Amino acid sequence: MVELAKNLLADDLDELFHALAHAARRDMLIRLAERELTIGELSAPLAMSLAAASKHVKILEASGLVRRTVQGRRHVCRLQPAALASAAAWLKFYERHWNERLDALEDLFRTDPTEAQ
Amino acid sequence: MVELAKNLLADDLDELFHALAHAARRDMLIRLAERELTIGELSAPLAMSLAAASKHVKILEASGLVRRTVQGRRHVCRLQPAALASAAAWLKFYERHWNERLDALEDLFRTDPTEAQ
DNA sequence: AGCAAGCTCAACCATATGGTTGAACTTACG
DNA sequence: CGTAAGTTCAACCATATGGTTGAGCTTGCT
Repeated sequence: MVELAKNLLADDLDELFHALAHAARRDMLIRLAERELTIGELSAPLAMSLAAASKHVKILEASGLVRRTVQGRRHVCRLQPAALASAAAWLKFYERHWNERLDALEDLFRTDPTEAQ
Repeated sequence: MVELAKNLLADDLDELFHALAHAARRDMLIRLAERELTIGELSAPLAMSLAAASKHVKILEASGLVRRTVQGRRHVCRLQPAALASAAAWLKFYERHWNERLDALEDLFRTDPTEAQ
């Protein structure tokens, strides 16, 4: 997991987190967790045009979170959990680090309150 | 944890993930895991002006990831791990969901390959 | 008092983002 | 064959983002 986190290029993480930083795209991801969906199905519940939704899908694709297969005139999208795992790995790695830091601070506070500030 | 993920407003998540979607800001967070740092210290290793770095810190603050305390003319920043936990919670919640989905697909594939595609 | 340090603020700029609309292309179907 | 369905593409627009520079404000030091 640490390896995973370290091997991620900054640009990849930029794209990943940016892909997650929009409610419409997160909504798509959540629904894609249930089943594969076409562009039209993905766009339907969203308050925007199909073209706009299509752009969001393209961003998800670029980030690696979603993959598309063209079936006739329909573009079927499915989740790519591996990419998501990369973002989770980054967070988990540093989250652990931060928690250790927190624990250390708490220890310090317990033993010698004057040094905690 | 589920509660945590559900209680997050979309706007908050937008801000959180957006804050994480820039290498300079992630670098700041990583270094803030070690110790508190001033704006100047945060900006020093980055290839940008102090003013630019200051803007990044402001974005981190707005997302809740960092908190600042003014000590004289120095602005000291420290990590706010709770906010980070929110992002992690969101990812973890859906990651689990996605993994279950993956497992289900694998099962399907094992028992009846024709239905898996 | 006077000056340097540490930041913020405002103005500005280029490019990215997120949306729209209308035209075009490919595929399915009667 | 003709037409509707499902998408993309291109042009356009407003606003956001990420950077710069220069001025200005506090605070600390001598």
